[in-house]
Amino acid sequence: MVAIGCRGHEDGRRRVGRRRRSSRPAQAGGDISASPRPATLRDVAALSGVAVSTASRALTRPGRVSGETEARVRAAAEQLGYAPSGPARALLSGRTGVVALVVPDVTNPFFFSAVRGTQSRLRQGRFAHLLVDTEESPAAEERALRDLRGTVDGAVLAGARLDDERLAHWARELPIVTINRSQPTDHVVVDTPGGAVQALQHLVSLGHRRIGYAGGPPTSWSDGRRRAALAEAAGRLDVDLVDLGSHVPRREGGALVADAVVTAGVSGVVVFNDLLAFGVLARLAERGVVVPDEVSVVGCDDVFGADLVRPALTTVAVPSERAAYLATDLLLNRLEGTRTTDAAPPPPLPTHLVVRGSTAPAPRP
Amino acid sequence: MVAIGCRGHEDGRRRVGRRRRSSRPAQAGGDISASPRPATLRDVAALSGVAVSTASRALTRPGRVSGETEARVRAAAEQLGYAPSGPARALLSGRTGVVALVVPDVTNPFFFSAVRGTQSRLRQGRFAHLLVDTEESPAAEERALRDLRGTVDGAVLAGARLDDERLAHWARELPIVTINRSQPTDHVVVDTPGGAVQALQHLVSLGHRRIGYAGGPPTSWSDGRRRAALAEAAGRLDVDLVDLGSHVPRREGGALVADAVVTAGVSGVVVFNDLLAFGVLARLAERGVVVPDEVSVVGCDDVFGADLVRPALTTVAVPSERAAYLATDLLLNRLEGTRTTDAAPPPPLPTHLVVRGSTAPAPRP
DNA sequence: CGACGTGTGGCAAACGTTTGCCGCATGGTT
DNA sequence: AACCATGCGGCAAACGTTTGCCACACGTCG
Repeated sequence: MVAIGCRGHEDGRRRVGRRRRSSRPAQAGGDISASPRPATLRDVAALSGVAVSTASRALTRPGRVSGETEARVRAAAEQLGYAPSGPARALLSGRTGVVALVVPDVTNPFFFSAVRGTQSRLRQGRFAHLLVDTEESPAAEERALRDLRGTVDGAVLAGARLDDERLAHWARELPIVTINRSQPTDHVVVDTPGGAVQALQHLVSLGHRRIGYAGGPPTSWSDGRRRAALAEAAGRLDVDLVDLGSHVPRREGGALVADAVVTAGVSGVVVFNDLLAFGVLARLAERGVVVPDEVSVVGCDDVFGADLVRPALTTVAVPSERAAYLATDLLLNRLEGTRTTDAAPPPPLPTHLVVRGSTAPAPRP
Repeated sequence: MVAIGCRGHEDGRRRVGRRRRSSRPAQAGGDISASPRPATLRDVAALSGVAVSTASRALTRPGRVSGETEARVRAAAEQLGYAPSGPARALLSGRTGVVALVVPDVTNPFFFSAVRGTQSRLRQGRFAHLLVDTEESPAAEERALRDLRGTVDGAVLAGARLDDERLAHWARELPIVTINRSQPTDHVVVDTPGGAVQALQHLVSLGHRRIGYAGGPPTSWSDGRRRAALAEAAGRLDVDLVDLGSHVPRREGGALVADAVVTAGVSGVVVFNDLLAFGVLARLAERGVVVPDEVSVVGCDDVFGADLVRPALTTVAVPSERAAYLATDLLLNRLEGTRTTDAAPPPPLPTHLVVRGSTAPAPRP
């Protein structure tokens, strides 16, 4: 059979390429649930006896068509189970109604909060939520960003692992808001350095004079800032701050930290991450070191589980869900033109120390 | 100014509607990073001196064009930072390359595993991952499904809250795979009833004769199946099984359960959910009831934190990440035509009891 | 030397929606 | 009665890509 010259079912236009999946419009009455092909606006228009453009307006421009027509079109749409095609809309408008959340590791409970915060703001804005895990790899992050552009209206980057230059580049390609990363783009930062200093002060007030800091990945922007703030505070408070190295922020990494704690002979330790801190607690218990009697441990993030572990973890509570919410809010405002890029960045979100059972007065030497 | 009759910049086609965002193609040389408009295939074609169709083929049909042309087009694409438009592709092909994961509550750590499993399979298939939270509401679930159709190639439903009839309806509208729900569609089920029975046997072997079951939401399919399995096993093992009611599967719900445990005078309890079990543990401790000496508690799911809490929770380990992986695998195979809908369903995934510190021999009365 | 196959590139339709412009009809105003 | 404003609906282009068909230019074989 030849495609050329064969007539369409109603408009007589020639069709090339893949044949229509079905040349009949979705059946008008009866069981619509078995319709193999989703109804299009054309079907709706045909059923209600108006032009496609009118059908479109009836559904999206309240008041633009007469009440009677609108009712007829709506009824037809309802009957056919019509839902507009996202891609078609996106193609024309350039907006997909989708926002991506890019995280380095979906496994980390910290990023669960990011998921929640983003999700809750996106729901309000009727946006859909694309989730991308870059597995801590800057290359994967960049690939994701490339593919995302055009598929997505904007992206929230939590814990971006890209270097500044590449990040700036992509921020020019699509709307980006970062969390915990100050950049030539919009961002929300959480004052974890302030929290770390609070943790240090807490330990000092308990009589600790020799305190360790167990850091996270070198690519983490927050880690660098915390190190600096801690060093400054340690100088001011006149205590010894011992660098316990960089660690993979997972429970497995904690064993190494625990051993370093013992070796370095510190009586208290501030740990990059609750996850890491859980590992520290487990390993110290294994080695027979009693927390908090012999060593005090402070975590960071106050993730799910911090109050479950025994002793319950003293930790810097980070409003991460709120941060993600705000970041998404910023992004959406920018997408809707409510906010311009050069508006003042929001102030850092405050953190606070939650004192639980893993810290206590320093042991008498 | 009039649009009609005004000539386009190169093809002489009339243009109506929104003016082109910029009539020049993205600049050929120099700083491409500042390009305000993403490069299209037309730009690539123009730069390499071929037709759009040829450019398309050069990039997607290896061997269809001469090697020399392909190289030229690839170079141009590279130079312009070209990335194909997802929506445009989707519109024509009917495939978006996106799969949705629909969960009732992103807050629940159990669903985090679903996120991970889905994510890891989707990555292999080069699919993107849309995350939808229905907040335990069947209505929201249905709305999501409606909007999803056309925007998404298929959906994985973990813990669907829709009734059978509606679910069957939507399964006809778009490819759906469910987790823990046997349906006239593809599905992966986890043998939690078997696990619950294991838990019961464990308690019985420890000497417990009066055992409670604290259930989850009535809309949960798994909950119903577990109840049945437990009732049967209790009869067979000749022990008293006490129904402790239906509960919201969160920590907050645990207080109620704990009180019911005390009131009902059971010495052991099987709880719908680890989350709920955490709440039970906390409340029992608050009331001065010692676990496991006075009451034994078994959870379900083995979520993050089950080994952190004290006493560590004895629980039914559920391979939820694997279940999500398999469900996604089923879906992708179906999308790629590797699998037909009427193929045999995979067998239930086995569960096993992880015995930790929250269970012990029944107290002597 | 002509017929034919093969390799390569172009034309233009099609996917489903939105929207600028135009035309028609109706009702109100001078 | 002629004119104008307004309301409503239709036409058709446009978004960016893919792809069936065709056209052209070779080279080879009879």
